[in-house]
Amino acid sequence: MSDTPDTTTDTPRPEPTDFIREFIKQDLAEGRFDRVHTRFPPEPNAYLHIGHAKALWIDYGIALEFGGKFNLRFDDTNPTREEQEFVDAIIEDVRWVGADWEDRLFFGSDYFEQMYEWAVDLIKKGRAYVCDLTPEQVIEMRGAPTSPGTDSPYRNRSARESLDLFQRMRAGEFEDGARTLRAKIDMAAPNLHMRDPVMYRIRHAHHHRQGDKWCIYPMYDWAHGLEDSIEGITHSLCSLEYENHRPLYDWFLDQLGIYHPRQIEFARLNLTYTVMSKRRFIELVDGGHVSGYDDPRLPTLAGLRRRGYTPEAIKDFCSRIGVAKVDSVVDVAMLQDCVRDDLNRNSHRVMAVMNPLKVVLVNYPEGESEEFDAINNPEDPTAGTRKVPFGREIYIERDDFREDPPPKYFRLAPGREIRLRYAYFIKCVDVIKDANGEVVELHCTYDPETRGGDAPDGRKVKATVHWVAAEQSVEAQARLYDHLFMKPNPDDVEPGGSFIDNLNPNSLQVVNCRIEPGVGGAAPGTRYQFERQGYFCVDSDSSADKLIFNRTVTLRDTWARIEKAMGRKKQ
RNA sequence: UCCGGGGUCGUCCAAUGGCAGGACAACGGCCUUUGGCGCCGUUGAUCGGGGUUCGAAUCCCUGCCCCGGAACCA
Repeated sequence: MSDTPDTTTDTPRPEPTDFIREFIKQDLAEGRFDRVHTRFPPEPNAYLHIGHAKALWIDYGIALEFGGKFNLRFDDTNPTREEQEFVDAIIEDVRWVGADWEDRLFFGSDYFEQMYEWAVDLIKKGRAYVCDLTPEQVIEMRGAPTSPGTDSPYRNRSARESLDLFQRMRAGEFEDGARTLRAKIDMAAPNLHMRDPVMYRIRHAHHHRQGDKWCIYPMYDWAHGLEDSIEGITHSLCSLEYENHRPLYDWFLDQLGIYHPRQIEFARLNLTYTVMSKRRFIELVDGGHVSGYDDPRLPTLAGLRRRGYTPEAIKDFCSRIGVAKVDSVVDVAMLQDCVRDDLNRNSHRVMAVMNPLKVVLVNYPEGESEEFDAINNPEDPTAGTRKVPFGREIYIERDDFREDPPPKYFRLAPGREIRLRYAYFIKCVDVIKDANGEVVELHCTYDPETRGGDAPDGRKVKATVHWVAAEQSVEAQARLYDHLFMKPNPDDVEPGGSFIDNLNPNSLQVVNCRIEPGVGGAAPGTRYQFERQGYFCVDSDSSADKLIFNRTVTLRDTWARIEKAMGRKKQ
């Protein structure tokens, strides 16, 4: 309809390319594969974090771009550490981010029978054997990076004997750890993973999905390639630490002579001012440093969701950071920029006062009130307007008044005139203090001629501040978050220290704010921009009689930067 | 020490033998009824040393540095 091009939704994004996509194009061109099929293979033993979102978005994004398929597969081969709770949480997170696995939700454990048959095949081929060594002996005989290992005395056991033993392992005849099935490769291989790796271990344990059906469980290296092969995955994308495992991935598939996907590794994501590992999350939660795995200060997807991050922002972030093989630490400012960018375009504005200072408009008629039209979203004309009530007594932000304003401070000060957004120009005529000399109230005059915010005589003010009516505003709790850690790298500690030492004591500040009445009853998850302050999201702890907001991210604050710079200059 | 990876602005990612570019950050300005958004600009990098080439971030040699690898974890 409009002849002005829409620049908000039509952001031209160059077709992403990276070494993985180049490999895939090459594979397609050379005929190694004639289609693309990826998978996201979390182990159901922890909550997903933004690093997983990166991997997920590489997997899913590539499938999408190449017109291929994408599977969600739980790599649940270790019964002693996996739980249904995590399966449910992960499914929720993956769906929230927006990856669509259609009808392809799989579990590695569903392939146990096929894996067993293939193991039997390998034994018969003389490429695997049952080993009676203890874990300690296995470690000792593996050798070291610089020295070869020594063959297990069971290495040349006959295929018939191994087969018999393996069947009895499955039947439950042996204790946990008594025997293993090992691949017969090369105990002198420079790659330690090739020194007769364990394929199966005995675990008399209940599996969250298989119950008590099995007492032998496959190891990752044995299982993963088989899972990929069974599902017809073309490109098995994983993180750098699996690079050393690739020869083994290939070896198993080659020995079996079955469909062979290609494994490609990329660097995992790190972010400044936070930590990104399950172990550390546990330490933070158990130590009471955060409220849980969905604490809005954590980079878990559950935490980010609760904080108010949008899936769009996370996806945008994932595409902005790209993919490579260098270990990288992305500035969390990049993530914040992504969410600001999304929320700026899509969230409704509202006025809320974090730290209220009462203002009495001494020339405003007592007992009167009126309403002003306020724009819901200047970035989106279709978002419309709303009414905001106004009266003789209002609150403004305490920080928007200075009795002794520093240079470049444009806001309210004695004798100075500013604009109340959408309302009137007001001028400060009196400052009321308590016995301690603290400012408790301001007396101002308003100019009725400036109704709506413009002066007929054309005079200008340098500042516009937000406000709420004293009577007709509602109270709410605001949880103001900052970086969880004080240092960009939380592991930057004194020798013997812990990342816990770098925790930011001010990462959460709880304040009672006053907010325009229209937001009363907003449902958890609802997002707003609190004008001049930041983006906020109704928390899940919120209820009808108690509104609670999480600050997703502050607005960019030029004044704060100026003030900080002046502070630096003084010192 | 052995094996496998990797070193480009402060950060992340491009440049695939042909003008080292973008984003974030920082800084300066314009605009503004959000000190927001937007717009304009500035600063700023090829790990070192040799070589090949008309021409090297890219190819070769060499040195240095960083990451990963010796669970019956994934």
